[in-house]
Amino acid sequence: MTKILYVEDEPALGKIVKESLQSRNYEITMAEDGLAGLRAFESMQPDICILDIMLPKMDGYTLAEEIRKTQPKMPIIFLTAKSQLNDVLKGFKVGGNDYLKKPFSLEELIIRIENLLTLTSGQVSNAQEINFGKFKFLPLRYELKCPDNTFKRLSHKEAGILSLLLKHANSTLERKEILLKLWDDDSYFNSRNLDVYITKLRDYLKADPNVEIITIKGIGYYFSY
Amino acid sequence: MTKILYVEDEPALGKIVKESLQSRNYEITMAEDGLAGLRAFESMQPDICILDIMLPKMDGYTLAEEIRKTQPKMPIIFLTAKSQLNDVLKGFKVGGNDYLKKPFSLEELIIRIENLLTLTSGQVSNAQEINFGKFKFLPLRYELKCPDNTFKRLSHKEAGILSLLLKHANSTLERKEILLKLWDDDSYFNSRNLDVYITKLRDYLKADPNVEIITIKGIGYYFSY
DNA sequence: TGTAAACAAGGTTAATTAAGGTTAATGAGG
DNA sequence: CCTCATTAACCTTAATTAACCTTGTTTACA
Repeated sequence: MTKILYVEDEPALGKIVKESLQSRNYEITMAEDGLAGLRAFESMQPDICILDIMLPKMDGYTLAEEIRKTQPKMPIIFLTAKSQLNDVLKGFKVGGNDYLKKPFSLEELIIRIENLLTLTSGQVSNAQEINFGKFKFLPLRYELKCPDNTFKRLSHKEAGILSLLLKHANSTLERKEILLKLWDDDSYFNSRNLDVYITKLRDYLKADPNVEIITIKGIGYYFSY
Repeated sequence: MTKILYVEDEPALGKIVKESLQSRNYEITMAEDGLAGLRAFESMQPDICILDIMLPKMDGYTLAEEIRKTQPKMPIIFLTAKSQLNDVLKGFKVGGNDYLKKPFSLEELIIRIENLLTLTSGQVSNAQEINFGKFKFLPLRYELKCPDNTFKRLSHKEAGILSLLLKHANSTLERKEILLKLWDDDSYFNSRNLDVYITKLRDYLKADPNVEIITIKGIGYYFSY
């Protein structure tokens, strides 16, 4: 899924835009000032940034410069209420790829996001059922069909983690990605939780020894079957 | 098509909300101050009004009174900043109203629009009959036809919840949405009620084991058949 | 350079907290 | 007094936190 960092200090507008983008299957993280934006950028690794120009603590241009220090090719869309030519020019000088005047149209914003993204990211699996090893997983029903043909009902979190593992089957899935996707937060305060769920899933999956959740210490998990 | 009058003086927010509502097939007319809002109301005959409280020339409160002089039952949703909410509630408790704090969620707004419209038209659902599993639901008659061909008369709330579940069949229905639609309020004080109705519905529906209301803790329900 | 503390990351199990389920009692309105 | 909506009391289960254990990785020093 495409990850978007959106830095906006107007809560009313921000909430609506965030939600509209989410409903189009973007994964969106918000920050309300420049410094928070920079911190969010460092922890989330977005695919694209949408930055308001006038922001508390650090303006959008400066934020863009900071971002470009570590990710020189990061696509950035600037939003501004000021529609003066100077601002536009300054925005492109920093290397911003696009520029949108407020009030802007949501369709315009989405078109610009799509245009800027060179990544053709993988589709979200809305599959009815997924077979793996001797198991079958029904994501919409939160059910796991075991080798002995019994059904195990998974909780919301269990199903979410299993879905992620399956999406990244036979490749590595970062711990951080799971935490961000299921808890919106990858801080350690929030995190032993995940280990508990991994233990549970390993327990559910032990009926087929070829299905394994392999720990890659410091990185995440490798799901193999 | 449902006609909405939306009076909002914040252009950035206004444009986004207008567009989002249009994309959901509402016909929407905007005005940027109270007087323009009143003129628009007189010429367009909307089905519902969404009014910001703080408006130039005439505030939303006064505008609502003017509107009610000619259309006493016109459904009105007020948008207010949090700080003003108490004052507004104090003097104005006429039926057919709703309040939304800024920043608000677009989903919440849409739920409230639909809620107010169905309240004024008194309908649970406009379909004649809905088949699911071994059951048939007659929303207009509040009747459930069971696998054994007996009829069970449902109460208003029971029928409302079943309608919602059916509308979201085989996908998740948020608890919050049910509470907002049927109780106008998603606070916990108001809520064990819903659990009681879910228990009742599960009891009515137990005759077909393929029909299931699956709990997704912290989120809502998944209605599967 | 080998080995052992020290540390960091994760595993496991159990306890706690919070969300929801169930059943019965109460209340409000015809 | 009916019926439906709401509240209350108590029970069950999911999510989280805590405590303690295991294993891999550094680092320090002989």
